[in-house]
Amino acid sequence: MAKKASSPKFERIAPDERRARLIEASIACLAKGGIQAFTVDNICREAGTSRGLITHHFGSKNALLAEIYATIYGRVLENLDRIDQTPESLDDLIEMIFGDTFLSRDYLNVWLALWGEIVVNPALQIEHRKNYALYRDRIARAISAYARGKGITVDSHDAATILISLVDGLWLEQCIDQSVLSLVRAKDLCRRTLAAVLGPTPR
Amino acid sequence: MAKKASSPKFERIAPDERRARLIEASIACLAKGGIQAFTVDNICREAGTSRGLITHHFGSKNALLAEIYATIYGRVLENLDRIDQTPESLDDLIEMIFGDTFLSRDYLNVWLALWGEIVVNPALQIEHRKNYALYRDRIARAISAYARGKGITVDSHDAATILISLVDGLWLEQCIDQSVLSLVRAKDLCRRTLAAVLGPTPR
DNA sequence: TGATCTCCTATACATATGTTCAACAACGAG
DNA sequence: CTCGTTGTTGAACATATGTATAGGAGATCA
Repeated sequence: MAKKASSPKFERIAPDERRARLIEASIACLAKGGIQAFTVDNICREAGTSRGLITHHFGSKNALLAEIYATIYGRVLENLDRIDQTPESLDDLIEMIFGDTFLSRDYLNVWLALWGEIVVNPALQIEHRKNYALYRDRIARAISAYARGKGITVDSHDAATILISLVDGLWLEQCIDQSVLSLVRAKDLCRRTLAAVLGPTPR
Repeated sequence: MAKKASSPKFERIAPDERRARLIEASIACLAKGGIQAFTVDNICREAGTSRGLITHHFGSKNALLAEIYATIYGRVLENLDRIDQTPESLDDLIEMIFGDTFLSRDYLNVWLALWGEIVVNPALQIEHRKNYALYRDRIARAISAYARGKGITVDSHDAATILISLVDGLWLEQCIDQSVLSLVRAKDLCRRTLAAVLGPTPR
């Protein structure tokens, strides 16, 4: 007797894997249409599941959002760790920040949505505080390493805060309207500003 | 015979005035809850009107959003014009930008919502391009005036782009989490960066 | 005073939304 | 093969949402 010929009606996978897929689908939705596109229908259609799964795996849509933030920032930090610890040039340093996957134009809406939620959602606020501190320390260490190599003395903590803010601002404006500020020019302005802040290389 | 004793059931005002009130109410809603709170119900409750008026006066909710952007940016430029044209110190220059009403923490959600819409909405894109150009020119002129007074030569166009981006980034991070970056420190970092970019005062 | 113009309200309507829940079915244990 | 666990579905539900529209009412002018 032949086995059942019909294919399974759905895929049954491990909870962690399903959660990961839903998070991925959510990020795709946020990227496409911001927080307005972050709806149960959209996410589940994108993930190829039925609508009940978000509640089942995350409890609520809001809980899912908190996990998304943790996932994205986690990935940003992970990317940073993969890169050479001591940048040889300012361009290396800038590329280290600008080069991140999540600083692509595609993710503008994701960041805007998440930033908006941090202020409102205490869980996200805590997550942000933790991750931002890690991120800044990471950048500060890179600046320190670069400066040490060049014989420059600098408050790497301050410099990191400046650099991160500058990158955020330049990135934002370049995303919003490329005709007003291109990515190439944004990086160039960033490099020149950073050079000025770090001061001249001695001798 | 006494005139009708009952108070009017509604206030009938000039269309322009009503439109202005609806725009004001919309900004309040956006400020409170971002684009998610930008709903017909919310706006009309805030404005104290019934729900039909948005369609009546603006045609659609999206058309209203475009007018909001024009209104806000118009007010930013207007504020800028009220200020002394030639800043005497870097602090003056920075206060000129940071001091704007709409760079208050209350408006974070408004800007995030609008930025997210610019990418999607062509009408907003055009509006943004026009207003950003005006804004940058205005800042560039202020930098020029300051530099001329100090005998510094600088590409005011580049400097303005840098300054605006830096302010945006610092403001954003200070809004999102004040415990990570206070407004006072943000201004200080901005001043020091700007000083470095403009270079030393000659003689 | 009364005619008229629109401004305004309130309801209706179709669709969208987040969550709940009962039933189904895939998969592993025995 | 049989059974139990539990991941999964799909429909139900109450509420929210944007827009259309019919009718009411304030203001203005004669």
